[in-house]
Amino acid sequence: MTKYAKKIHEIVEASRSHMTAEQIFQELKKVYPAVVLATVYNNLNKLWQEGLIRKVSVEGMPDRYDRIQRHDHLVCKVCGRLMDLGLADLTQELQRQAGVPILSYDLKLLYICEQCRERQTKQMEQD
Amino acid sequence: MTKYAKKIHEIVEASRSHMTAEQIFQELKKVYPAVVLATVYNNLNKLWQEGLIRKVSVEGMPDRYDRIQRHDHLVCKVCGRLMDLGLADLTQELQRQAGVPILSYDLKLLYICEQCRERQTKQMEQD
DNA sequence: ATCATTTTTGGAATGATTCTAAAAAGTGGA
DNA sequence: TCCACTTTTTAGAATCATTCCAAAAATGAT
Repeated sequence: MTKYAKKIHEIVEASRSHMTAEQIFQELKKVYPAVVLATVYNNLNKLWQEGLIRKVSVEGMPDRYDRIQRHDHLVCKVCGRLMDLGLADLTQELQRQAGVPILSYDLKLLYICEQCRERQTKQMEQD
Repeated sequence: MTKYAKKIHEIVEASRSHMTAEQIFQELKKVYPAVVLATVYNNLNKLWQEGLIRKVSVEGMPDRYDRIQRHDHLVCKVCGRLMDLGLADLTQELQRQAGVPILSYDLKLLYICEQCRERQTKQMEQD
């Protein structure tokens, strides 16, 4: 693994904030100021294909990268805010139901976060 | 609901193929040849916000739109192929575990489809 | 060292989606 | 029916994440 791949892997693995490629790039530049965004994309793709990191896509926002450890996500349908959620591991059960070998699964719960809920309430009062 | 919104809703609701905005646009043009792509995006977003259609994002491909009826997806990690999957409804259980009101959830099982599996096997034999 | 392979670089290109301002269509009274 | 107002559509430019490209640099094995 090259130094860039290694450091990028570390950054993603250590972060709990679902970083975008751009954010990872900013972080990487603190260690390797000369690095270029394309390198970040190259390595993120490589790491992802190798199964060393996860990619999380929420509609309308740039892809986010996440540590590999199994966990689920809570996504606000209004603002897109993303939170970790440690639900029970369903792999066995899903495997059984699906009937094909599952590599992993991706579970997103949609809700409306408090801020957005408040904002919506205010909105309605106004109308 | 405008005629465009109505027809777009119908197209998405009737299709089982997870259409992209572009594909929906092509389909809509058969009925309204003068319509424009921006209108499709406008209406898809509106329908989505109103909760009348689903949006499915698979990394690296344009967003796809789907009927609202609850079902899950099987996604090939290699080629991105998307299939419907009718697993048990987990809403109640997830709601309980998450502890916040859930609007819906989005479950994608990752696997490698037969074609890609074959191709990979061939690839390995070659090396 | 030398050749082959992989990675990085810089910058252009792509492609999905959004934005903008103007035109058109629809709506609900007076 | 006509007016004023709101919503939707249009055309095309703009944005922005991501990929592609070809050249340069780094790495690795012999």
